[in-house]
Order: sequence, then C-alpha cells, then structure tokens
Amino acid sequence: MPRVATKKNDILHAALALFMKKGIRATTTKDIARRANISEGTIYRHFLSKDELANEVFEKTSQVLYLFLKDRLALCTTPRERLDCYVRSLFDFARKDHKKYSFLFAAHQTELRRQTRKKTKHMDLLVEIIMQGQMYGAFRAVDRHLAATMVLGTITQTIFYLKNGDIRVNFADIVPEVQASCLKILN
Amino acid sequence: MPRVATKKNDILHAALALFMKKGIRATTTKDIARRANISEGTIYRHFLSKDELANEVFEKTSQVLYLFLKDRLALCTTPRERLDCYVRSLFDFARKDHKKYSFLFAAHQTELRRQTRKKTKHMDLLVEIIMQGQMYGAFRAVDRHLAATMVLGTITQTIFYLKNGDIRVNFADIVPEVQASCLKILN
Amino acid sequence: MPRVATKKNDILHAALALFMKKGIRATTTKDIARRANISEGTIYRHFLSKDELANEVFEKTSQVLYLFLKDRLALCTTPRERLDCYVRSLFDFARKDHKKYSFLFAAHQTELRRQTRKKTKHMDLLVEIIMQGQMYGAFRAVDRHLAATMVLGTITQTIFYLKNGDIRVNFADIVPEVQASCLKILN
Amino acid sequence: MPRVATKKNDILHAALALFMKKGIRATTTKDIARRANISEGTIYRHFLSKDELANEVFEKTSQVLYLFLKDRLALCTTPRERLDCYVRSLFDFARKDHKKYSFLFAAHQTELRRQTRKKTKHMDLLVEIIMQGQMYGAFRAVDRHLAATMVLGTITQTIFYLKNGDIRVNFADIVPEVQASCLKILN
DNA sequence: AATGAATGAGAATTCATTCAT
DNA sequence: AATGAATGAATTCTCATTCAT
Repeated sequence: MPRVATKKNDILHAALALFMKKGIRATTTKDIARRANISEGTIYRHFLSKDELANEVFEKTSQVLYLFLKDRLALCTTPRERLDCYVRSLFDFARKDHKKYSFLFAAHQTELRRQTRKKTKHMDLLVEIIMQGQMYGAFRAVDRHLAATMVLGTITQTIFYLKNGDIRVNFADIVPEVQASCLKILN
Repeated sequence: MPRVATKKNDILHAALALFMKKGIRATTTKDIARRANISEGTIYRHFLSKDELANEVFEKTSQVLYLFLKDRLALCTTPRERLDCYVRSLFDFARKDHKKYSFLFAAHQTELRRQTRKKTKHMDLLVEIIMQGQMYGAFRAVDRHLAATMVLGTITQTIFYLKNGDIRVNFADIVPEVQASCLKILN
Repeated sequence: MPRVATKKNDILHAALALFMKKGIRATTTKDIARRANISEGTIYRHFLSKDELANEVFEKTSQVLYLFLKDRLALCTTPRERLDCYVRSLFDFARKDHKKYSFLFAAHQTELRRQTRKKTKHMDLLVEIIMQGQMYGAFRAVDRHLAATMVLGTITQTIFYLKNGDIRVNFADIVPEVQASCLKILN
Repeated sequence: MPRVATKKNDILHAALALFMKKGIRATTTKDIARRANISEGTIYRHFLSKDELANEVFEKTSQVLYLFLKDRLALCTTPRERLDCYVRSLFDFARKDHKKYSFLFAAHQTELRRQTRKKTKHMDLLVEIIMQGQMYGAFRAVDRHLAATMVLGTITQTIFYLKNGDIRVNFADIVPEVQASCLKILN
C-alpha cells in the first residue's frame, strides 16, 4: 500500500459516494475534488477523464461485490444452499454497504460506457450456481441466463422497494420469503 | 380535438424518444427542439422547465401503460388468468412500444423529481390481482406488496436482459417461462 | 374619449406601474400584457416597440407633472410665492402620485432614449420662475440654469430620502425647511 | 500584493466602466469578459453571480470616494472650511474619476440589491460635518440628515447637469457658487 | 505530483417581436 | 383590432478539461 495511492483512493471514495447519491452526470468534478480534499486538477493526474473515473468506480465496486459473494458462497456446498446464500448475501451487502450496492444496481448504469455496463460478474456467479444445480438435478432444465435473470430481478426489485419503504414487512421475514421464491422459480 | 394545432405534442414525443435513448440529463433542450422541429423557446411556452417536461412525459407514459394493462385485464376473470395476462401484456407493451416501456422502467427514474417517481399505477394493478387471488384462495398468504415486487422484478429484469441480448431463448418461449415463475412465486 | 383608446390606456397605465416598480428593463412585455389584461401582441398594435412605449409613458407622465405644476403656479404672483408654490407642489405631487413622481425622477431615466430624457418641462418652469424673480430684483443674479439645478437637486434629493426613511422629521416640517433653503440659494 | 496575478481586478475594472456607461442590466457578462480580456467563465471563478459582482464594484467604488473625501477633509478644521472642502472634493472627484462618480450617483443604484444601496459613507461624512458645525454654533439647528440631504442634492444635481451640458457657466465659477449655496442652506 | 486559475463550449432559460388565425 | 403560439437571438451560468507554476 504505497503512500502514493492515497489520493487516488480518496478520489475513488469521494466519487462513489457522490455518484450513488446524485448520479454520475449530476456530480461535478468540483464536487469530487471538494469531497476528496484535493484540487480539481489532481483528478486528471490519476484518471484520463471523469468518464474513466466513473468506469473505474464501477469496476472496483463490482469487484468488491463479486469477492464478497464468492467468499460467502465458498462456505456452501449444495446448490440449494448456495442459492440461499446468494440471496442472503445480496441483502447483506445492500444493508452493510448501501452506497456501493445502490451504485451498482440503481439507475446510474445508463450513464456508464456500454462496455462497462456489461461486466457484472455477480451475474456470472448466479449463472454458475444454477448450472451446477441443474447438473446435480436439483434445479429444472431452463435457459440458465433466463433463470438467473428472473432470480436476480426478484432479489434486486425487493431490495429496491425495501429501501423506498413500500413494503411493510420485517426485514428478517423478507429474506426467507425471497429465498423461497427464487427456489420456486428454479424448481 | 384541439382547436389550435399546437406543438406541445411534438415536444412530448420528441422528449420521450430522446429521454429514453439518452436519459433525461443527457438530453438537451436543443436536442428536443431539433427533433420536434421547433425552436428552443417554444418548449418554455408549454412547460415551465425541462424538469416539468420530464415529469409530464413520465406521467403521460405511465398512464398509457396503465390503460393498456387495465384494458387487457378486463378480458380475464380468474386470478391465474389475470396474472398470466399481466405478464404477457407487459411483454407485449415492451415489444410494441419499446420507447415508452424503456422510459418507464429504465434507469431514468432517478432523474425525475421524487414526487413523480412514486405514481406507478401498474404496480397497483398487480397488487390488486394478488389481493383478489388471495381472497379466492388461489394464491398463498404473503404481504401483497412484497409479492407484487418480486413478480414485477422477475418480469422487468427479464425484459431488460432480453433487450440487451444476454438471453438466447426464443421470445415465444420466454413469456410462458416467466408466467410460470410468477405463478410459482405466488403459490 | 373614444372607446377604442381604452386598451392603449390600459397598456400605458400598466406599463407606468411596472416601470416605476421594477425599472423599464426589468419589466417584460409579458408582465405588461398580464397587468393590462391584454395579450402581448396587442402592445404592438399600439406601440412600435417596448422602447417607444417607455418613451410615451415618460412623456405622458412628464406632461401630467408639468400641467399640475403650471396649474398650481397660476394661483401665485410674486416670485417668492411662486418658488414656494413650486416646492410645495413637487412634494404634493410626489405624495399624491408617487408612482408617477418616482418614474420621472428615479433611476429609470438611464433606460430611456437620450433624446427623451431631456424633455423635462418642469425644469423649464423653474428656470422661468427664477428668471422672473431676477427681473423683479427678488433673486440675485446667477446663471438661471445653474440656480434651477441646485434648487431642483435640493427638492428631489429630499423627497428621495424622505421615501427611503433616512430622515426623521415630520413631513409637515420639511416643506417649509426646503422652501427656506431654496429661497436662500436664490438670495 | 497578491502572490498570483489574478484576473479579478481586470474584471472589476471592466465591469465598472461598462456598468457606468450602460447600466448594470444592460451590461452583459459577455461584454465584461470581452473588455477584461478573459473568458466568461472566469467571472464565475471570482464572483458568485453578476449581481454579486455589481455589489462588489459598488462597494469598492464607494470606499474609494469615502477615502478620497476623508483624506481631503483631514486638511481642514473649521466647519465652514470642511463644508467647502466637501463640495470642492466631490466636484474634483467627479472630474478626475468620472466613471466612478457616475456609477455611484447615477441611476444604476436601482439595479443593485437593496441591502448594498444604503451604505453610502460619503453621506455620513457630510452628516458629521454638519453636526460639528452645529456644535460650534456655525450652522443653524436643523435635522442633520435633512440638511445633509439638501446639501448633497444641490451638489450632485449640479454635477449631473454640468456633465449633461445644460449649464453654460465656467467650471471655475460653479464650485464657489455651489459652496455658497450649501453654506446658505446651513445658515 | 499537486494546485487552482483559466478556458470555452455549451446548458437552460428569457424575452422582444412576429405572424397566422 | 386582438390573440397567443412561435421564434431565435441573447443571457446568465456550468463544468470537464488544460496549463502555468
């Protein structure tokens, strides 16, 4: 961890916080500089452009989620366990690091380069779980990407509405409910 | 039947097309004027601000979807039929009027004034279907909003990925698949 | 008084009220139309431009003051009486018709055509009074325009500060005070 | 002694020149930028808005006049001397720095935010002179603010008409004339 | 590496004026 | 005469990016 990387990290952190709060476009480089306690020019010493910064923020954050999920999944073996774990872990991540979760799943993706938008490795993890489950005969035969998509939609939409206060159910009760639904989709 | 041909509709159409393609913030009033074949100033004869225009576009579009769904649902009676119809109709709407669908469900909602964001009457329709189904004993007892959220997530995420080409399944096969999944969630 | 002139008068009145409140430039044709209960286009049926309207407002108002002063002065004979009358009448006019007074003497003159700015017939009246007083030996010999200028400055500045609340003297006491000062200037 | 040569002063100078020539409203930020040889955006690095710029110009200019008068007055002792000095100094200032004088006393004050308009420290100086004169028995008893107002009106109106060419008297003859008038007002 | 003043290409919005009805 | 929608040039202000220090 060289000292030199400090400012770059400050920028990345400031940018993440602001991007997820106001969106990428609505966040100015001046905002970022102020929050990171650096000058505007410094941003350009570390990033080619605001766009590139946004992409790096996205990729870094995406990686954090990926590693978090991978780590959690490593503890589970059966497909069913792994699916439940995936659901619970996404909820946990959203809870513990809402800023990051929100940036990854919320609206701001339209503001990213198309190329970057695609790299969602958490989706790959889910596809893998389903594939494994199908191989083991635990899940029914269905296009893996379609299944993953439906499962992910179920999870993310719930988290979204949870945050927006439209659902009046105990948080504790929701996760099992969503786990059950996802399982049903795959059976 | 307006007495005077007004450019208000031209503006609304142009704005919808551009908002859904590039997002609200990325669309300039100049863009809108050019596409609507009017001058920039004219926008401000019909709308107080670009923000207000965006809200009106959203509300108009939301209403169109609502009426479309309501119309379709009127033909069905049993909860199961109505749920299937809801799913199919959302797919149909997305197909026939992708611009409108995309604007309603895609990322651009973060760019709207909060107040407007909530008024999603298509969600209410779904809640109603589920409630009816529960009363008839067709669906299990579960918080209606939570259930509606999971169902809607399943549908919209699928449509989204369908458009983004991640799923390699025949369109014809997908709708029944999603219908089945939604039904399972509610059983 | 033909009926036809009504709208033109409405416009003139509305314009005067707005010009004096916010200044000419800060008043929009839309403001004027709204206040006069007519449409923007109608202004241009009666006036060539907003500028011309402003000039006409100024000239009309200037004429009103001129006639008011002339009328009052007609009742006085000696130079001293006439001077006192002039002072009192300006104060009276400012009191009774502050809108008009304010428009004539306040800042907005910079916003008028140079040509129009000059036509201040109330100044000519004052010059005449002084000239007459000099002829009768009542006032000392001094450039009439210079004297008129100093007298007018004394009066208008006082009225201005009176309105702005910087002076804590009874209104009744001020007029004699200013009359006395003006007389001294001319003696 | 600023460490870094900044364009702030260029902007202030350009703005003063233009504001006094055309008025604040009629001066565009583009005008100012062109005259200051900078880009429009630079204005906003140094001032929050055009309004704020106008206020700062006014305050700076007001201060310059105040210091000029204070300096001159320091050389005089008796009330009578100080009054004469005040009159002459205002004339001198108007002559030597007509741009500044004109901006302070001409119409443009209506275009400033109200708050700023009041701070006319040159008026306070005059009030002080009168007060002192009254204490020494040199001037008669009269509301100090009213007296100052009349005196100031006499001076400024004269300067105004002098510039507008309505008075055909030698400049040299005018100052004593005005001094005499002001003295009379106070006796 | 870091700064922050400066840039300049737009952005949204305003408004006097025109014109078809 | 009257309307008010439409115009388009102008206005204030923003912001990603550059550059001299």
